[in-house]
Amino acid sequence: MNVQLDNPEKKEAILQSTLELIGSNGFHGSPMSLIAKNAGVAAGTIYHYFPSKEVLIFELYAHIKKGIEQAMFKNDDQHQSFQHRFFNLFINVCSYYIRNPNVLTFLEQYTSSPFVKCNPIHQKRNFNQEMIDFFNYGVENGHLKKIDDHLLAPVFHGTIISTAKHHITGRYKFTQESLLNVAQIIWDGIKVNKS
Amino acid sequence: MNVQLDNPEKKEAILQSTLELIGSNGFHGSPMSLIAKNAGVAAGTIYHYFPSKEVLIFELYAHIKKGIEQAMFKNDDQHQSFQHRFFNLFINVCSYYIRNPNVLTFLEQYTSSPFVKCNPIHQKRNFNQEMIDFFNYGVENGHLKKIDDHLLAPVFHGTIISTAKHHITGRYKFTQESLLNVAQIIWDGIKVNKS
DNA sequence: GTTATCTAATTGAACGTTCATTCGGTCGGC
DNA sequence: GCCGACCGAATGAACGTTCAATTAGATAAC
Repeated sequence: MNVQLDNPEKKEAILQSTLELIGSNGFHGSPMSLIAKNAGVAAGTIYHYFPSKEVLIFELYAHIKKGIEQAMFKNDDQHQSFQHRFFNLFINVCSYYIRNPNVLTFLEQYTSSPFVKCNPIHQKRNFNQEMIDFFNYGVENGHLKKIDDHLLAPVFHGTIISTAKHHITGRYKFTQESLLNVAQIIWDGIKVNKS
Repeated sequence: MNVQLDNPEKKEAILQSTLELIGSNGFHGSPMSLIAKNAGVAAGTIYHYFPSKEVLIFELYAHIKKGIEQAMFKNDDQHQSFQHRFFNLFINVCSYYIRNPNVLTFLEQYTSSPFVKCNPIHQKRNFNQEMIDFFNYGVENGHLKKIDDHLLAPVFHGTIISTAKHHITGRYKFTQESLLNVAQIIWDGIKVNKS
């Protein structure tokens, strides 16, 4: 019968509240009582949607992962030049982090916490893997230097994260143009030099 | 008369214990009681050396910062080519993180936590600034493309962190040679192409 | 050389607080 | 009047911190 149980909006509100609080206050500084208040529900209600805080955070991670994966290949068009697709990917991910600073902060906290070690989701493909596939395609089709795709992904994702962090912390205000300049640095480093 | 107060070794042991625990268990999962036990002292003793857990973590950050700064410019020789110095810097920092995974994990947790916001040390120059100076020198002396040094630092440091993390998590085992390959990508992206 | 005295380092049980989680009860739709 | 979503005070475990008591070591007195 697939009855409409619970309230999906409330579940979403709890996830959003958790992201906001962890994003700005860290894991500590985000007690369930605050998450509840911030979401506009009672403390006990959270346990109606999530069995524990741990699972709540697992689900939040999965939720965020989905969001990034959607943003990542937005406007990607296999008919366009690989260089064009590369720049598009870079801008997509970087501006997603800049628009959602809480996501970046949460991910940083999450991935270097012991949560990762016990969450089965991490056995599966993560969005890093999607990038590796993309670079692999570039190498095999002669767009990129013959570098192991496991080397390319760290350069790419590390740069994006670090750039977005610089922007968010206000150390440097990136414009669309300066973001492209950063992407250009990497592109110049990995592209095949056609002589 | 400069009497020898306290026990510097004990203070060091407490800092080291804190780094180990936060590195492998995160901030949560590192209660003072465990830090004490791991350091081989009683809980109360920590408060003889540090007024609070917060200050303990501040001092640990300063301690780590000093270690990185020392490693960073090891064997740096201004008489060698800029390219040589660049590769040296890259390898120094990257292998430091690989040799001290707890440092990397701690820094990730620390820099994306609210600690940063209230620690006055962050008003001062950090090791990122040292990198910016280095790149600035490279640009002004015609070794590097005319790119804002604030753009270069994120590419550089972000790549290093991401590379070290890939190595530590075991996703990819970098050799000295493959580390040099990664450095080469960036170098190719930022060097001046002498025609 | 021995004993007494003082000081500072160290201990760990105890305290008060905060937190995740529980549960008896309320409310609204059907 | 039944059911399930929802509430929020209550619970107990865990935590950071305190402090009275103990120890270690140095100095002084004899």
